[in-house]
Amino acid sequence: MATMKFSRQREAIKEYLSNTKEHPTADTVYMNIRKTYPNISLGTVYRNLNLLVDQGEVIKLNGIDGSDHFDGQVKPHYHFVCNGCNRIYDLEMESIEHIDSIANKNFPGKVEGHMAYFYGTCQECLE
Amino acid sequence: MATMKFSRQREAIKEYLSNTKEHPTADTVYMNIRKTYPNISLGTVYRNLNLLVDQGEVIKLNGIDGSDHFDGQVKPHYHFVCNGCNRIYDLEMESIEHIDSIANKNFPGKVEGHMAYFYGTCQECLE
DNA sequence: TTGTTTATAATAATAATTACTATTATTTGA
DNA sequence: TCAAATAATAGTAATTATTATTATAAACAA
Repeated sequence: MATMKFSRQREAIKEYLSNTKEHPTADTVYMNIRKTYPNISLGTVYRNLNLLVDQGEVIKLNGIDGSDHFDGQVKPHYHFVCNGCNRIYDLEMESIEHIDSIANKNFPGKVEGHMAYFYGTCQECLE
Repeated sequence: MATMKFSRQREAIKEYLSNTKEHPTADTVYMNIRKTYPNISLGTVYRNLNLLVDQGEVIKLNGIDGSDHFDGQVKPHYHFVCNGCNRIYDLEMESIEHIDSIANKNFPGKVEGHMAYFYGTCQECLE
């Protein structure tokens, strides 16, 4: 039944993600973990990122640009993408869950949720 | 200044998209246009889809799955993705533009818009 | 009709991600 | 403690979606 075994590489990835506010791509994770594990392979990074996502320890963000981004903060929250610097910020805000009921009103099926992110210009790029 | 020249392939793509309620990928467009233009190449499809998007005649949807999808309906609207059949439906609904102001409240930058889609189970898959 | 220029088909290249495989690390339990 | 069992790894190849290249063909203006 494929019991999961400990791996120091996976731990390092998890720890790296929980300590950064950036929302790195697999490749960026790879570059950073290499500082500690110079021989880690990109495939290992991808596989572990997906394992962590499956376990709910990490969130995968897609649809923002060509690559998937990963977020170590798993508490539900939204994201803001800056059109200037392309950085992704966490966005704590009051719930907008009600948009699901709005959508449900005019749709002949069952709306169960939504995916959303905001975009604009971040503080730093405004200055 | 690169004036755009007429092309029957581009016209066929535009017409195909304006007559379907599906939200096909470039590859699906390719398969369909081949019925009329058996020699059309996938590169031509991609180039014209992007040209049409640039001209505002077609909308590109990304972040739904691994591939870009194209929509011939350009009037602003939302989309619903069925978790059962993976089809993408148009979703006419009242405005939820106010979520941008909600996001703005707690973000130290300028929120200019959002990207969102809904998911759940479509009528057909519920039955 | 001819000359100029854009568009095309065919193909190659790129980028992101997943699959494969021989070797290594982790774990179990005698 | 050690050895067998098995999951994880590094390295590499393969895949998928998309964009770039280029010689030829189609569109169009004079």
